[in-house]
Amino acid sequence: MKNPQATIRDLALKLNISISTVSRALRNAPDVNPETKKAVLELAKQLHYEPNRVAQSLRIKKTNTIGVVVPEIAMHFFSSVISGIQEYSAKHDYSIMICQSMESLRTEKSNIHMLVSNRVDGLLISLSSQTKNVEHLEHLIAKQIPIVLFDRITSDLDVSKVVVDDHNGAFKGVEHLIKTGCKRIAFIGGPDSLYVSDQRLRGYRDAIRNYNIAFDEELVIHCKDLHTDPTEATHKLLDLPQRPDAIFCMNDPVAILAMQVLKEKGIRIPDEISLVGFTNEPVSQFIEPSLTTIAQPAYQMGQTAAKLFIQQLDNKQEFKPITKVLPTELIIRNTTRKL
Amino acid sequence: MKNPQATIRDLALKLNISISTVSRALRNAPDVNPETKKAVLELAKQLHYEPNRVAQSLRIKKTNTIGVVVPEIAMHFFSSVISGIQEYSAKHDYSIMICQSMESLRTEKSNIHMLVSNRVDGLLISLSSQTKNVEHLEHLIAKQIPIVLFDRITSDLDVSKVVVDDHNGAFKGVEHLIKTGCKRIAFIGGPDSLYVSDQRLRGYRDAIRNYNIAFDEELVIHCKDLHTDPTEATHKLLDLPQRPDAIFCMNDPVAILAMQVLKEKGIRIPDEISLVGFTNEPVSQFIEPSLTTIAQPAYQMGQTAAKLFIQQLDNKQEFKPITKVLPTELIIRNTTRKL
DNA sequence: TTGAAAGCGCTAACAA
DNA sequence: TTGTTAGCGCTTTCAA
Repeated sequence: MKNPQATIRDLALKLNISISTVSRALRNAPDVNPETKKAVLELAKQLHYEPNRVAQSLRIKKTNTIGVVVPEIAMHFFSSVISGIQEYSAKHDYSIMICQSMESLRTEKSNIHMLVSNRVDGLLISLSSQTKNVEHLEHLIAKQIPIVLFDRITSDLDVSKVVVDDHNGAFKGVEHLIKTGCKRIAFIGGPDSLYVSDQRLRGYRDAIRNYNIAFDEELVIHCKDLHTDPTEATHKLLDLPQRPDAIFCMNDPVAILAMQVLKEKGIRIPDEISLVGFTNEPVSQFIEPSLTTIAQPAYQMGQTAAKLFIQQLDNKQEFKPITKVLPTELIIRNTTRKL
Repeated sequence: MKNPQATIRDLALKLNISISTVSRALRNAPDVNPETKKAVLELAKQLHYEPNRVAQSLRIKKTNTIGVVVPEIAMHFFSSVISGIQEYSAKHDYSIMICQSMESLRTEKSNIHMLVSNRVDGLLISLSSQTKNVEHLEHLIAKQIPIVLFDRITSDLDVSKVVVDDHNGAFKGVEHLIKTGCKRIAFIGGPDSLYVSDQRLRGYRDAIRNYNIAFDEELVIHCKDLHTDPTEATHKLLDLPQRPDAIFCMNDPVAILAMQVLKEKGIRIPDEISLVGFTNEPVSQFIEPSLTTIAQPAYQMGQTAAKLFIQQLDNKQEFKPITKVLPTELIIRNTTRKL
């Protein structure tokens, strides 16, 4: 019965040479006899030798593994980001370890512990909506563990970040509502602490101010739980003495919940109330009426985050955190009126 | 300047005890003085000690990491499966490393190499549509590396598997078409080698045979590329001298492509042609008309695969491969006629 | 209850 | 060009 996994020692023994020579041959070192190298590589192939990265990692103190933490893997936006991270990383010989915080700070912390214990070379994180305080990340930075934040970022940390232009995206969305004749535009978002929600709200405010529409506190609703609360939020808006004639939603799932309420109530979209979402999830082009929304380049965000991260590793000395802002795009569909 | 990461040696030095005692204390071994243990745990916390799993793994020859290979992370079905795997694994102290084959055998192989080099404790795999030959997996089995296949499985490997009841799901879908009055039902699927496509085709055939409808070769189309080919396939079906009055599609994305063609041609759904999909992706409930489809418990499939895998690791000796078949559910919506 | 020591598989000085 | 050796951080046997 043969060994489950051959080691360089097995190769060395069979070839009657030293393990360091085998090591050199495998790593394509310059100072090794071509014939020796050939023999080693041949035997390695024959025995289905696979280098033990665990041992390598321990020795060179680098795992070539990136830890990734997202709120929810199954959200289309995040799975697209992950896809981008994975593809870029694989190309550069990095593996990725993935965790989901499920929007819980507690789980986020335990994810990070697990990843640090696994000695990932650093972390790519999109914060949970519960995360207001980032002490747990400051510890990492003190330990010199590289971090890149994406999408759900915080200004409290001096690290590289990748975001889309949330402010401008929201601005464009609200501007489109105004240009198509809406005058009383509501906003449904998440908690203040959620970076993307806050930025989009700012974009909303700046857009209405820019077009001389008074800001009305009543028209802005923050949801704690974005999976459920927007339904109630929509009802609340409809019960207002002065109904809004448009709702700008912080993302597509929120917009879809709002749309369901409007449909139930028999309110015509976009004539009575217009609707704009954010993200451009696949659903939004197929729903009836199809959703006007702001597209975010999710896949590209993943690629960019991985790229920034690997660059940081390659330039440990002269590294300066940078923030990449990716462009958004207004996708006009049928939940907004024609110009 | 302090060490980026404390080791048990650091703890031992500071406490003036041996590293083996520290190790024991940290692992909650029975034979260690409670006071010593307390001191160790306190100092560990104070120094933000994180055990080095790389070193542990090398020593105990177990990484507590599961390798996962899926065709495409960003497909909703797979990201849901991954979510299930991740959650179950994390609960049992396993990390997961994720790769995507992008439906390429070559990439699938290189993914597997990477994961094996990282000495994952085993693999959870959903095969690429290109994978007809599974030699690369037989090598792993020879090396005693545990494998669990899910969804895209093969009968050529004697390992544990998790699938949904594709045959029965397809049967139910086609049966529903027949019961709602369809008589000439087409099938659009993937390559024969793709397990799920093949099973669903069998379900289709058995259903029409069961209801005494003759099988017509013309009505069955296999697509190489499921992202693009179904459009052409639909056109082909429409150009048939005798048009079908229903199309059973091997999954929802295919059904959506078919629907687009039907809409362009102004064909009424479901009156002229009915449509049934498979998977129940989120899109299918929102598209107009909403898609009748077969729901697959993706998240549960992930949980089950992870569970089977961990059970296998825990029972190495007396392990026997088993296949779990999860139930499907017919979701009746508006692309099929009323009963 | 504790410590000394070997060794997991690999890399990288250093020596030959 | 090759070999010897130490050691990455940990677990575990054996002895004290």
